[in-house]
Amino acid sequence: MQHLTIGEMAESNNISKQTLRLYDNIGLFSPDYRNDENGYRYYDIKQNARLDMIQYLKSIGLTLNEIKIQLASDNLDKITSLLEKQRLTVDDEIKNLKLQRRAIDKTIKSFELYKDSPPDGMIILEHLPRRYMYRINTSVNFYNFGIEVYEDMLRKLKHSLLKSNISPLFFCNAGTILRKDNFISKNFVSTEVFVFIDDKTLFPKLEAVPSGNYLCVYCEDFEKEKDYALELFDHVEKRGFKIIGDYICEVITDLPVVETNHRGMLFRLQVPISYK
Amino acid sequence: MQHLTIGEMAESNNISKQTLRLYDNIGLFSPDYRNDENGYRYYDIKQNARLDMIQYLKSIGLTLNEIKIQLASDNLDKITSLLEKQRLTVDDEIKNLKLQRRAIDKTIKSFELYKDSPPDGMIILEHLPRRYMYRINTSVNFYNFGIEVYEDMLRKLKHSLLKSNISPLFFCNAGTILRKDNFISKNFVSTEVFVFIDDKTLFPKLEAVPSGNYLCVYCEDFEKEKDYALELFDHVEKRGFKIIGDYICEVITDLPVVETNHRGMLFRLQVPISYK
DNA sequence: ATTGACATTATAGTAGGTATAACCCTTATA
DNA sequence: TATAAGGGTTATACCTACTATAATGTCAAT
Repeated sequence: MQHLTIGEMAESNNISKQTLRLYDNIGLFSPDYRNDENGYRYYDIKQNARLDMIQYLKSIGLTLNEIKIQLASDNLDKITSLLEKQRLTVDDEIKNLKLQRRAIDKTIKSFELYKDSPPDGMIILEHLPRRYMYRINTSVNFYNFGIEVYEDMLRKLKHSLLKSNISPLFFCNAGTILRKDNFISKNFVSTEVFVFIDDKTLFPKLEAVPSGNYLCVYCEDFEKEKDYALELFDHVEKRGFKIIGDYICEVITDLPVVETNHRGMLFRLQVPISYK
Repeated sequence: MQHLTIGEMAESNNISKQTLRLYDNIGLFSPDYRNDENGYRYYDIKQNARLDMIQYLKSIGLTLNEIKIQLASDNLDKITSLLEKQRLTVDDEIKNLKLQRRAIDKTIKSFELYKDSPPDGMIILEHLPRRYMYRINTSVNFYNFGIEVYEDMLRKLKHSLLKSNISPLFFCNAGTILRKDNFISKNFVSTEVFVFIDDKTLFPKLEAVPSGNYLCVYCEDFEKEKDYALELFDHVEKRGFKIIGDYICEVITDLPVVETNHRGMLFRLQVPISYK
């Protein structure tokens, strides 16, 4: 019966000696034989079977403790139900990582847009794709207040996302709505905040925002929003366009600068139009 | 200017007070103002912007340290390249989780097969799907040796998988090949071990094992493999079948039992046949 | 004055290791 | 014979991102 030292065992299983000692200490995987004089660990080559199993269960995502318990019980049904639980966990993680992936893409695009965005205040026409929004009503008209109230509304939105089990990742693409009628009558009353969610299938009960031509103006200052919105309105009038939907103030990027702790924002103010 | 206590700040951002204190201690996010007498932290509502950003970058997968560095530099290009790096990381993680998911399924199925497998030694005909294998040649004929040499071959296979950058998850479905000619002449010489990989697209250079009818026998004892293989051969002769490919000894499950540290295996011995 | 809800600090625990120091043992080489 | 290399041992600290606990201080209202 040939015995392996800890170094040999480690080498042949692609594991570190420290890790093998750790496994020994926590009672997960102990050497077959231990020399009483020098305390050396000696492993039996047949122990590889168990170590393989440990490494396998570990790479499947089980914790060392779970593995220890399972291997101690040696009950196939228990292991199976644990694996089934783990399958759900893994599915969840995959779903979450896909959202992460999506959010990263979106952020990179936002930064590009930030760098290349038209000059602050320039009115342009853009064709925007169909989007979906998750919206809440705060029953406070933020146009009557300053940024504090706006922040407060965002906190409420954040809470609401959490409660609706929507990933906070979407919080990076928020905004406010001024309903069409109010916009047309220059009645700045808006109590609604939202986040854009790019895939309807992710969550039910999302509202669609139609694709189409939007008259847009980019704005870097929270305080200037109302003025720019009015300019947007004037432009619509001058060109003889027709407003066919709600006015939206969308947050494109939101880079907080270190020293001042304020939002370093880029908004895209937008209103859908037709050529009459 | 209204100030928020740590409790209010925590509550409105869905974060614990301890975490906010931690962020303060590591210099990631400190309160706007601190009362000198009682040491209370007071946050400005505008600081939400930075906290949002921190939470966002965190949920995108960045570490607190990375976030701290990025927010301190406030350089858009740096953040972008970090995000691009993170995107690759996330893609990797997704890929890995999908493999995990697959392996879990496979293991659950193996356990089912283990419970429902035909009695040890019974010869049956199965139609097996096309499979792919990653194979190495060890230049040792394991039929001449015992389980120690077999274990050693498996270690080599494990190393090889690692070197070829193939997930060790596949290690759970390993086996040995006895080439057709050797099997037919009852010449038990096999130096090859392999793992089955169920998707060819995952790795290039995989060999296909054709689908078809396989004469199979399940076996729970490593020592009995050769005898069962001979029985398989006799059966082929008796029925007048024709052997049309290599004989494979596939490991279905490999449950190491606690006390004895040996492999508790289920093999499926299989040889592809035609009805002449 | 006391109560209850706040706040503070320091310390330790979590998982799954890695890294380090200080030490022992054996063998080969100068 | 000294010593260096290469194994082995232990204990401890470090890592991340928190959470939990204890011991203590503060605030507002009854």
